[in-house]
Amino acid sequence: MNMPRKMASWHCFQKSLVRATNRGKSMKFSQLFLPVLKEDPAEAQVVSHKLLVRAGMIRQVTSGVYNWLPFGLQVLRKVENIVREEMNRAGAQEVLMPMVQPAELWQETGRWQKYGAELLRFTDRHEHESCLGPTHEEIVTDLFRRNVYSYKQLPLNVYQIQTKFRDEIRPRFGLMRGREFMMKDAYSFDENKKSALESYATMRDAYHRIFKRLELDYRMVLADSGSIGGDHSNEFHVLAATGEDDLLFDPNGDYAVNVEKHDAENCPVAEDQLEKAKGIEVGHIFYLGTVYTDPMEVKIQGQEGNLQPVHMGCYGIGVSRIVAAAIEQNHDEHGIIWPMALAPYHVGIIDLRPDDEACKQAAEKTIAALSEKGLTYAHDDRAEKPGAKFATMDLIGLPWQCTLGPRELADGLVEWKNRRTGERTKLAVGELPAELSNAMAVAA
RNA sequence: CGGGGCGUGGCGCAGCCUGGUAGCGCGUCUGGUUUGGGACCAGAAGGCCGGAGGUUCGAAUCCUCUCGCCCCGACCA
Repeated sequence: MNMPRKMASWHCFQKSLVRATNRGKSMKFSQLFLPVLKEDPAEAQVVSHKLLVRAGMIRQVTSGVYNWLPFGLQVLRKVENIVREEMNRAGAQEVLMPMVQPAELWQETGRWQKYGAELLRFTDRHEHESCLGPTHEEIVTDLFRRNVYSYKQLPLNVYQIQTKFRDEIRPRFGLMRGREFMMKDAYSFDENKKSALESYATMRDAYHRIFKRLELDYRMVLADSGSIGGDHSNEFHVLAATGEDDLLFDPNGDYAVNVEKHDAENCPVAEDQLEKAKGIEVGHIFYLGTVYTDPMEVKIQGQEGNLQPVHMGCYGIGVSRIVAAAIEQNHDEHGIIWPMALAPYHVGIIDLRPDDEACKQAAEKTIAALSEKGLTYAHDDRAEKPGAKFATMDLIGLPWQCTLGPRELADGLVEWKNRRTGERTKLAVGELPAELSNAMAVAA
């Protein structure tokens, strides 16, 4: 190499920078911790649980508690990022609150008594009682009252994406009802009800954007407020046969309701016009009013210098549950079919003969073409039989597959397959299907 | 918590009724032959049968207790 020394090291630095940037975005199967299973795990009942385990995304540690493996974590992060972007766009600010919470705050609201056995309590070495956070109204309200004093600082909306723990009576269905799970929880603070309902509407709109971006078939329904309290709430459900909730909705209008909340007497739509569907609850938003701020004696100063109550709203999204719900809604007999927005990688490169020179070159060209478009890929470079590679790629559900093999490469062609439609096309090496080429532009 | 089921190499299972010292398929490792929809041959590794106690000459198998997991019900993102 006749490059000046400085140049050479700069060149190397750039290369390593690129490698570092791409780390986690693209991967070789031969190096990936992706333990796939041919058979369904005995303990799994629902399809999302079976496929999450078979596709090497999660492994159970104990009842309702899971390890996230690299492939699964990629998807979880995709969901998180979409949620995060839309929360930020809606003006909410990200914080991170603790999992361990002192009993005193829960005693202030009376929930230390009311919450029941689902609240996992424990005592530390100082005989001090604590719990693992199943939700954060107490913590966030305490944070607020210690730091916000004036109407001028409102409205305020903070959120976090964090691990929650609820000691469920019966965890089940894998990620659907775990004890430990990932949740996005947001909390809004306003100086009056009118403003609080505007904050509520802002969050509601953000939720619609989130579920659209996640490419999921969902419904927003009227809901019961449950134990959280408050008098106004909507749930967001992903439609799926395995859903635990029954929904009623007007296919020609906006009206939709959880049957728990349904009241035939006051329903604005004729009973026979309503359609039924099963839903998986993945989001729930509440107007809380002052149910937490009153007992915790939260007051702010208004324009006249008077002390006035604070109106809250809280807004949850079951981030890890969305991963399961997405699979319930997007799979076939061969495995998962990821929407582009959630796919751990956009393209799976099925390299039938990684030892073959033509395949090597084709893989390089394909990778270059994908990188140029900002698409990520997983490269199956294992020395497996073709059938095993096809089956694995179908199972893990990357939206596009590109098969490189000596047969087609003799004519300079590779085969592209759309995982969802099964449609196959033969294209020149390095050429991408138009649909895929456009995908990134559409997403952006 | 009430009702039901199940714990046997990494995964899926058989063996248990009728005690005699653990087997099958997949996966893994070595070598070779293969290579377009889960290959073949030849070798090999890997299990105190969830745990404790008991019965017995002898327990995966019978008895008691215990722990864990799954399913059905009341609760929830």
